[in-house]
Amino acid sequence: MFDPVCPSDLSPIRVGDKWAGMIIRCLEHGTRRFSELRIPLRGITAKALTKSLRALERDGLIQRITHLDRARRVEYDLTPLGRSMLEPMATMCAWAEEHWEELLDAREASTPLQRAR
Amino acid sequence: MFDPVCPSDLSPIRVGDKWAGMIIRCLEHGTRRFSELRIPLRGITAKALTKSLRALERDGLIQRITHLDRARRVEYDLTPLGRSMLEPMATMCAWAEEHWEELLDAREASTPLQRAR
DNA sequence: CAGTATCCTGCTTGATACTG
DNA sequence: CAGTATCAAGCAGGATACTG
Repeated sequence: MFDPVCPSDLSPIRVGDKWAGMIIRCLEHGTRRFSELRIPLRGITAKALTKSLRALERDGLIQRITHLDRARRVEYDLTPLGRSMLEPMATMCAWAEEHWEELLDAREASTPLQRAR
Repeated sequence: MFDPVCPSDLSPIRVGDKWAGMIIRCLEHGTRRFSELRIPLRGITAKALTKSLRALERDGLIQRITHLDRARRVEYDLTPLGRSMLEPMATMCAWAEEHWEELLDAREASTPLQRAR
């Protein structure tokens, strides 16, 4: 999941910051713990994950649930609002998949002038 | 258009960089010249506009057309690929409009902890 | 007109170490 | 386990001045 080889950041469409879109997808099928999220988001630092989660929480897209076990446990879940984003996100993903080749071709054909933003 | 009072950047969904989404919308109804684009995108510097346009061009979303008149003239237009983005973009905008209030409420209700990312 | 060039500030991201 | 603290590097964006 989210392999660095797969350049999904080629898509010009973004949700929130660098990680937000991926986090939402990770929560699609149920709550996940902080450390569980770090696995699919390979290489994310605790700091970056915390920051992204806080922003999503602030925007009402995810919910933070603290369990008061002896071993500390914190879970994250999509709110109804966050869940409502899945549909538009799917639309965007469908577009990206459909035009994947064209995007790649455009990059390859681009001149150094364009590449050197 | 794109009044700073209207906080459209509240939406967590982004297309490209800060200006890309707005540029695409500006080209929705036909080609525009460099200086024409600067008007609705109030306050954008030439540098920022150039950078964003180059990136969009590199991704095959817009096309740059140079006219060799005596007065220099450059026009920008959406490519078919760029035009194909209008539909998913409309989907996203619809979502943002629909959940506008919820997003605002979430921000208001957010704790300082979340706000201080 | 349609950009470049230069300088500058601040945000984002990462690496690393530490903590209740 | 779920973070926080600190440092450092890089990039984005703006202000301003200049150019073919």
